[in-house]
Amino acid sequence: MQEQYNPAALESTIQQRWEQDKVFKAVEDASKDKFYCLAMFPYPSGKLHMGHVRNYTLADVVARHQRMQGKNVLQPMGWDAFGLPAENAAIQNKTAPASWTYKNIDYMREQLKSLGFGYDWSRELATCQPDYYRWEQWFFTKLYEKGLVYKKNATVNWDPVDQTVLANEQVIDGRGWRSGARVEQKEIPQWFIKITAYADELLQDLDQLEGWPEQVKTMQRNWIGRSEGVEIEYSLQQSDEKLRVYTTRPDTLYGVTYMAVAAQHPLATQAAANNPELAEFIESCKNTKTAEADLATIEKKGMDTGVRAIHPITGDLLPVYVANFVLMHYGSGAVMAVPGHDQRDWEFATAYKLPIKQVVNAETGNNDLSEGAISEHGIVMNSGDYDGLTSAEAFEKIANWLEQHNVGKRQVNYRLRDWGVSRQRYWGAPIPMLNLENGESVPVPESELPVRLPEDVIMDGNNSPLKTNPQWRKTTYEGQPAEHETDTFDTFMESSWYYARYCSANFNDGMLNPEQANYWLPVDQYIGGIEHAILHLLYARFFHKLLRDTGLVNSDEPFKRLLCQGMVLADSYYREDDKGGRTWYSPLDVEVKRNEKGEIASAILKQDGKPVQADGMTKMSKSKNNGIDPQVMVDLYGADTVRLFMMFAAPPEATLEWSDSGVEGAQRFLRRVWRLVYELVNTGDGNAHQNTATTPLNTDQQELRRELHKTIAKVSDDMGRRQNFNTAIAAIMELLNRLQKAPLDSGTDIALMQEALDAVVLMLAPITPHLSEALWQALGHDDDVIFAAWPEVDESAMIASEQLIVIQVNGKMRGKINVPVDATAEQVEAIAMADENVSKFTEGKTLRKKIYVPGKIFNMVVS
RNA sequence: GCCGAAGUGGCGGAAUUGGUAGACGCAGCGGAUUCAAAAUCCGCCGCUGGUAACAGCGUGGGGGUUCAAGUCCCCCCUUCGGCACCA
Repeated sequence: MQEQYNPAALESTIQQRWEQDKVFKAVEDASKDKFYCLAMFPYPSGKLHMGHVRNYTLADVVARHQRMQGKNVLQPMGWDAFGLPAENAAIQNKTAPASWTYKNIDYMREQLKSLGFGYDWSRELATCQPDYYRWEQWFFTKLYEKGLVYKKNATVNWDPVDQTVLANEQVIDGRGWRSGARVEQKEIPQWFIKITAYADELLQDLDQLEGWPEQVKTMQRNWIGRSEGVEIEYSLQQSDEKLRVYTTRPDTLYGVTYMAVAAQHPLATQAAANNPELAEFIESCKNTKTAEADLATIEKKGMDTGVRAIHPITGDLLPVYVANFVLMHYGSGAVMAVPGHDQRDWEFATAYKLPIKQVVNAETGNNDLSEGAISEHGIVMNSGDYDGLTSAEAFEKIANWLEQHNVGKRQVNYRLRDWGVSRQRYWGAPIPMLNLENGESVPVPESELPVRLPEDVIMDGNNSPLKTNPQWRKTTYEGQPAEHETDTFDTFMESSWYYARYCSANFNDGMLNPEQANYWLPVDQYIGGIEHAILHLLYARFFHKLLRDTGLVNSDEPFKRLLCQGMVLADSYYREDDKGGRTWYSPLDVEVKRNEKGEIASAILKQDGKPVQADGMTKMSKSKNNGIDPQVMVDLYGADTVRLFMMFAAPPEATLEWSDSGVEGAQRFLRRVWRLVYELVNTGDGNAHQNTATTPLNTDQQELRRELHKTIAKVSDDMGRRQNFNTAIAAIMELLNRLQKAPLDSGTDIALMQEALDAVVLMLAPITPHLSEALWQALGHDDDVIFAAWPEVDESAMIASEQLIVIQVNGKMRGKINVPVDATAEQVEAIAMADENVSKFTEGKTLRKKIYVPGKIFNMVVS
């Protein structure tokens, strides 16, 4: 073996061999346990960023670790290839999104290979290929036949100058990002999939997902937002129409003092017909973004419609307001307002001087309505016959009364809304629907699928090339003229089933080959960013149930175990110009000066030696110019070092702070491993493979072997159950520090070192596969480290004769003692009392209590 | 605004079930090696006091439970993720 660790040459040689031998090709094998390991596929934006590297390193480590456990591992890779950035790039470069996308894919594929990720490339897919999206189109028409698809009006952000629909991120401060025009809300017809039909199952099945982080399940539960309440029908004065509202608090029905409807509510439209002031107000409500975050934070505004609703029990007349914060597409677009017991209603009532009435007395907390609403449950008051009941009792009785009088109905409601899948964009999968001349819509017949997206287009920045291409639109349906739907699918559609397609990626006779799909599915380990905790993961779960109900898969859930990794941050530095504008500098170009304590004193730009301002650790982004190019790092240090640093610097779920010196530290460690193996190999004299478990060892050797097997146990647990790779690496580093000090004097010393370094190389193999491969050969093994068995713990090596007990007096640590492992509490106490430092604190005091936790602490309470 | 997280030395982090706070790494300081430097090796390294032994303090802030709290409970502050058309 070479004396120097040279990652560049090593890694490319080994990667070539992996590729030639197709070592990562996955084949179904019923005789083996399968393990399907999946990282969220990337959007091909140009080149990999550190977030990708982190995601894919985590997945690769899990996959390689499982393979060493003897599992039949599938780890595929592909491309989430449709999306907005391709259109933007195409507009900028006056090219087609397709060619830009394919070029990016080719570059990024090479990057993934240079990082040594073990993918089965024969299953690669790109969602923009007709081979892929044709099955999505097929599936959509199946859903249509099942009645799970419908069309209705929905609100979009409309740029009146560019005459185009904008994504939420394209609306900045209420204005279109290109035109700068005030964005308006506009209603257009769109296709929806009935995810609400599966709301209950999506909620219930969260309980099955034991391998999911609790926080993700909680977020999904809250997102689905199941509630039990009553739908109440209010009659209107001077009208036969009814106003339907849903409430979870029928116990506060006597506290209703007004009603609020959305600006688009038919009642508001009618009332505005001969009320110009109201019409103007309704018009002004359109001037907000459609995002819920914006609606929730805007100033609450409203106006009386003049319409009066009749309280179902008291017969009181209640003013009906139009309010800018009521959502038309959530529930019935109308709410009953109980300002005494709902904070938002309270704020609105206070602003518009509407009456506030207390009808519940909170048993705990304050009952002061001057500061805010009382939202807790309590005892009902000011509510006629219902006074004195608890909120829960009043809920039941009032709901019964409403049902008996036919003005209300108990109802389970969900916050979850149906999934709008229409996008008014070009670069997506065409929605396979035809619009007939009579206004009807029908699905494209199966024989005519896929509806291909023309790839040879020029983007003008305004309209979708589909909408401006009459030839593409025109077709026939059963002999009559018809037009293709020009909207495309939400890209969440593609990412909702790609994990299943990988199982039979090249299958041409159907969406999935159920035999292959059922062998691999569900995904055993799914890894991706926490930002996908709700939408992507909910849609994918929904799709899996749809696939199941179409007979394509037989499991209920797609992802058994889920790991959500944190973001990657880097230092950011800037200089401010006279006008307050900031120029951002790459952290690679900045030199940091430190004082004697190691605190950062100042930072200067390497190019001119003048100071720059530090803005701290922020998410790697273009806008702050603090992205670190993974390729530069791989070229500089090698893939293994980058992978090791990524796994060591933080636990997977936490944010990871990029640090140049940290990367150097990672490399330093690998060089030390290399050198130690080199020293052993050059000392070896044929005794190396003697069995250390049966050879008599001296005390030091026994202790070293105990440390070795304790480390194997810890690393196994950290990598498997805990998925805390940072502490696994720390444990290996600790072991290496000991090994560096161990002697190589006798044959037994050498054999022990061989056993330890074999284990170190194997434990590092999932993280630093190239280095481990080379060192595994150097240590005299002729098998592939990829398929080598994970090291086993020798329990007998871990038995110790003594253990450390911490002595506390009144809960404070006052001493440490070594006692035989079988020492009784009395013996421990005797040894503790004899300790000089301990007796300083117990002398002259009365012993009140003794707590002995075997193997851990002995605490004496004295006074 | 709503939902979900996080906050521990100069820095990244560790402490897995309530039981030694600071493992491991980075930075820094001292030393060895070297003509010198890099690399490497050895040692020190929470704060305050003390030559030291050791003591006091210390896990965002405030309160509480407990023999014992970074860990559990209540209130508050700050930062981050999501909010349905970014992916």
